[in-house]
Amino acid sequence: MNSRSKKILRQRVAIGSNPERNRAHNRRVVLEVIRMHEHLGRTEIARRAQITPQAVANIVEELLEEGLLIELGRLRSGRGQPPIQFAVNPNGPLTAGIEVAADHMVTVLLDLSGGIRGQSIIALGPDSQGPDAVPELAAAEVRKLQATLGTDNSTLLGIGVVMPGPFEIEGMSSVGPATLPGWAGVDPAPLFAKATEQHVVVENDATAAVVGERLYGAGRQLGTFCYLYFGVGLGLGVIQDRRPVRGAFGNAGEIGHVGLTPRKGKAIYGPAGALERFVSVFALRERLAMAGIYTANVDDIQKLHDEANQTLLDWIAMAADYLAPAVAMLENIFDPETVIFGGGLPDSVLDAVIAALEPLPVSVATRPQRSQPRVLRGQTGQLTAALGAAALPLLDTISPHLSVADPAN
Amino acid sequence: MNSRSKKILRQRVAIGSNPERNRAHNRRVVLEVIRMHEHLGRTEIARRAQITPQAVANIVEELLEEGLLIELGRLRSGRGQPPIQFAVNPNGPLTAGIEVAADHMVTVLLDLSGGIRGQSIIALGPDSQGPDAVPELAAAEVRKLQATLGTDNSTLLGIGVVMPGPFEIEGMSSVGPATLPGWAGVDPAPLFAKATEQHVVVENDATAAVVGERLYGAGRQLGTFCYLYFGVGLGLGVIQDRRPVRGAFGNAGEIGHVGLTPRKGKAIYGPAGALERFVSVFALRERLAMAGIYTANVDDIQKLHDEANQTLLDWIAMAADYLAPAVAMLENIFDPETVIFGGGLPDSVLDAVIAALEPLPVSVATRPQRSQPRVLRGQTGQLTAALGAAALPLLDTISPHLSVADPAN
DNA sequence: TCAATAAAATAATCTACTTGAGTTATTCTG
DNA sequence: CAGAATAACTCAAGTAGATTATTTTATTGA
Repeated sequence: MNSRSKKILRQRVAIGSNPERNRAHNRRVVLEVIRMHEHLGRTEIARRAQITPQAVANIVEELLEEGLLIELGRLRSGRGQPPIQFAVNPNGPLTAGIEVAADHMVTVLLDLSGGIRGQSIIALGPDSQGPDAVPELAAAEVRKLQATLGTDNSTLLGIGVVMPGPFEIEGMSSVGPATLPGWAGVDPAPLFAKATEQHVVVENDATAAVVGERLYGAGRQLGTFCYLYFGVGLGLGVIQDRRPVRGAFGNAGEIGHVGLTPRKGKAIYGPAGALERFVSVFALRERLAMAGIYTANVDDIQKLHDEANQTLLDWIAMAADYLAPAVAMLENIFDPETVIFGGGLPDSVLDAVIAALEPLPVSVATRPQRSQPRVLRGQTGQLTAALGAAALPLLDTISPHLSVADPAN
Repeated sequence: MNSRSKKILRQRVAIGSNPERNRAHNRRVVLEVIRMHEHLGRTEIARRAQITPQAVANIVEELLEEGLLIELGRLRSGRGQPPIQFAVNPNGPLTAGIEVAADHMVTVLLDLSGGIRGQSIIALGPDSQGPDAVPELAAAEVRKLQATLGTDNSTLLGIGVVMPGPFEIEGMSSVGPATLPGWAGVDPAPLFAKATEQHVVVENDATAAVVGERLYGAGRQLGTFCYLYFGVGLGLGVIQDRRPVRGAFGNAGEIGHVGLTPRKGKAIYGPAGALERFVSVFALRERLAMAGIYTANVDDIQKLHDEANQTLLDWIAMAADYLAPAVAMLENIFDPETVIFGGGLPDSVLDAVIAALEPLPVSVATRPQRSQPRVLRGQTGQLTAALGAAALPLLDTISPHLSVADPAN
C-alpha cells in the first residue's frame, strides 16, 4: 500500500469537541437562528437554540463586538420587558465571490445580509486564463472593489471561487478542472489563497449557486432542496439538512450526464442522450446558431423571448420534456421540499420552462398538502455563480456543522 | 395527523451545545473511531478524535462501566509502554430489528459487533397484519428472543422497524403491495414504542439496509456510498458523510420509479418505464411466472441460477441493461466512493448482475486510481432488512451527528 | 543494566455553560 | 395613575467536562 492510496483511505471522520469548539458551534447556531428569523431577542434565541439565555447573552455580546450582529432596539410584544432585537450586521464583514470561466471572470463583494457591495466583470485572454495569471487577477479585482468601499482584507471573512467541475482527484486534494485551459492537474485553492492572503473555498457552479440560495434566497427557510443550475452545462446542487451534498470527492451533482427518458422525443443511450445535450445554455445556443442567431448572452435571450422567437419557444418546450422527468427523478431520489431552477437564463425564460413542465410526473412529491410548489425559480443572471461563490466562506462561519478531521494531516 | 406531517411545520434546525451534550458527542466520536479500527488504545483514540488523552481516558472509563467497551490487553508496538486496546463489547447491550412485510415479520437481536444473537420469522395472517396486532406481536417476539438469551429490556438499546415505503403518499404507481393493509394514515413508531416500551425508529427497507452496511459491512470504512436494495421493488439508500440521506419527509431513495434510458430495450416514458418494472424481485417473479415458474423465494432463485435457468439469465442481462445507466446516474449525482448492491437476491445472482454491468457508462466515478470497485455486493438474504433495522437505533447511539431540535415540541 | 520512549495516571486549571437571585422595562387592571 | 403582572435582562456563583502539567509505569534497545 503506497502513500497515495493511504491518503485516499484517510477518512474525514467527525472529531471530538471541547469548550472552545463548543462555543464556535453555539456561535454558528445563534447566527443561523437569527438569520432564519431576520431578527430575534436573546430569550427567543435561547429558546430556539436550546441553550440558556445567559449563554446567548455572552455569545451575542461577542458577536456584537466583532461586528457580526447589530442591535435593532426593542420589539413591542405585549406584557413584560420588550426584547432587544438582534440581526446580522449588513455593514459588518464581507465575503468575496469569484467566478472563473474560460473567457471571463466575475468578482463580487457581498455583505452578511446578502447585499452586493461591489462587482466587476473582466475578460480573460489566452495569456491570462491559466493558473499563473488568474489568481493574481482575482486578488487585484478584490483589492479594487475593497478600495472603492474604503475597506481592506481585515473585514473580509473569506473568498469563494467557482470553477466549472468536475474536478479530478489525486490523493485527497482535488486538482483543477480539466475543462478550463491550463488548469488540468492544478489544485486551485492554494494558488488563490496565496495571491489573496485569504481563506479560499473552491466549488463548482451548481454547488455554489445552491449555497447562495440556501443563505440568501428561498433556501433560508428550507432544510432540504435541489437546485438545477443552467450554466454552460446543466448542474445540480443539493442541500440536505441545511448542508450541501458534495459527494466523496466534491463532484456530486453532475446531472447533465444523466440519460433520462424524455416526455417526447426519442431516448438515446450513452453520451448523446445526456440531459445537457438538450437542456443547457450551450444546447440552446447550438439550436439558435442553427437558426442563424449567433449572439446569445442573457440579454440576447431575453430579447428573443420578448419577441416570441420560435426557435427559443421550441427549445423551451423540448427542455421541459427532458426536465419534467428530471424533476420527478430528483424528487424520488432526494425527497426535497422543493426544486429550484436558476442560473444563466433570463427570469422569463425560466418561468416559461417551469410553466411548460406540467404535467409533472407523479413522484413522492405528489402529496395533497404541499407548503411549497414543486418547482420554484431561484436567483438567475450573470452574477448567480459569483454570488454563490461569495456565500461559500460564509457557510463555514455561520452554518452549524460537524467538525471533521482535516484530511491534510 | 402523524408526526411526519408535523415535521413539515417545524424546521429541524441545529441546536446549541453545552458540556453535557459535548460529552455525549465525544462518546459517539470515541465509539466511532474504535469501531472503524476494530480496536485502539487511548492515546491513538485521542489523536484521531482530536481531543486530549485525558478526556479519552474519562470517556473510555465510562463506556467500560456501561459495558459498551471491553479491554483487550496491551498491543506490542515497539518502544514505550504498549497501549491497552479497547474494542466494542460483543457481549454488551443489544438492539432489535423488526421487518414488517405484508405476510410475515422478521425479528433479530443484534449485538454491538453486528453479531446475530437471535432471530425469528413469523407469518402474519389477515387478522394479524394491522396496527392493532403487529406491534404486540413484535414486542412478544423480542421478549421471546430475549428470554432465550437470558436478557431483558435493560440491555436493549432500542428497536428499529422496517416497513415498505414511501410513507403517506397518494396516487403513487408502484409494483407489488405498495402499502401494508391497515397502516394507511397511521404513525407506526409510537405504537411500537408503547408495545415494546423502547425507543423505536421506523425506516424503509433501503435506508435500513444501507445503515446496516454502514455500521457492519463494507460501509464501515466508507464515508459516502450508495446502496441499491433489491426488495419487492427497487430501493436506494445513501450514506453521505457517514449519515443517511433521508430527504425532507423521510422518503428519499425511491429510485424504483425513475425512468432511465436502458442500454438495450425501448425506453418508455411514465410509470411503465420505471426502473422497478424491470429490476426488482417482483419483476423477476413476474417473468418467472410467465415461464411457468411460480415459487420464487431466495432459495428457489438460487436453485434456478445453479441450473442456469434461461429465464433467470435473460432477466439478469436485462436488469444489467437498466442498472448500468442507473449506477452511472448515482455516481454522477452522489459522487460516492462505491455503489453497493444488496437485498433479497442470492449472492450468486447479484454477482452475475454486477458482472453483466460491464461496460459501465463513463461517469465522474471513472478515474484512474480507484481504491474501491465501482460496484460491490453487500449484505443479502432474508435477514438484510431486519439487520439494517437493528442498526438504526445504534446509529443514534454511536454515530456522531448534529443535534437538532426535536420536531415534537 | 539503564537510557529512551510512549502510554497511563494524578492533580490542578480553565472554559463556557447552567443555575438562581435580583433588576428593569413594559402592559394590564382597578 | 399607581401598582400588580409579566417577561427580558443582568450579576454572581456553581458545575461539567475539557485542557495542561507532572509523575508513574511498561516496554524496547544499546
